[in-house]
Amino acid sequence: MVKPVSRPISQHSSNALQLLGQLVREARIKKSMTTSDLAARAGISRALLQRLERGDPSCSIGAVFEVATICGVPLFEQNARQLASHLGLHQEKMALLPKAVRTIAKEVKDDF
Amino acid sequence: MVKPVSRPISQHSSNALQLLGQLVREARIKKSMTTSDLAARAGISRALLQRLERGDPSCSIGAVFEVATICGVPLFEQNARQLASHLGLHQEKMALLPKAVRTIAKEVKDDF
DNA sequence: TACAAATGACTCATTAATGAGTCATAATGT
DNA sequence: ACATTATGACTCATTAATGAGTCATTTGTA
Repeated sequence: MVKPVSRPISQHSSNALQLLGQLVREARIKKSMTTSDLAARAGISRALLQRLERGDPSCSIGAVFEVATICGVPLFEQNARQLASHLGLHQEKMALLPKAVRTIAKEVKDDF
Repeated sequence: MVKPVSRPISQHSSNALQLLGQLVREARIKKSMTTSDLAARAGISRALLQRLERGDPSCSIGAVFEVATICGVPLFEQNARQLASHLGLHQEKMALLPKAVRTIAKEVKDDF
């Protein structure tokens, strides 16, 4: 019965996770929504919302982004139209990038 | 044998997810890293990285943020110090907010 | 102060995500 | 053009996340 080691995570990622969780919490409170309210609207359990607000790295990003969207925490762009536009432009940009990355086949000579 | 219905997600959330995935992909290519390279560095499987770059909502947010951090996609703030500072300030701000949200007990009179 | 409601923090069964592997195809550098 | 490597898209077993529920505690308001 070993307690599974959680996936290691950098301090920077952890901070970003916590900040996002707190932004959600702040937005929820400002809208006078209870945890149950928001969870229901997002289609998730209250337990998950709580982990989410705490910055739990194991939450699905879909749940986090959906909750953020519902309570108005901006994701890249403030509004949906801007974001959609940005996404479209970026997709065109992506088309110009190389499709595969070629690593130089290193000549390893360890037989000397 | 029913194919499980995936969790419904708003268009806005979906767009944000896709954009983040593409930003990761772009950054990875610019750094000349293969999917295997980046996955290994992030401690995840190549399969997960692929879903992640596609904007799959079911990926854990920890994995996504860690990958973003590794290949330099900014999360809120460009650098770690700024983010840590922002987090600290926000925590103080949170302390001033109400701890619980009170919903007005509506007098529902549906018996008329 | 007292009361009702919200929150936090657990457990556990169920469900879904993840890793490992494989294969076909596409892309790159020589 | 060719050889080589990267990528995309699957399957399936294993592992971890999620939902439901409970209980103690804290909080806001009458």
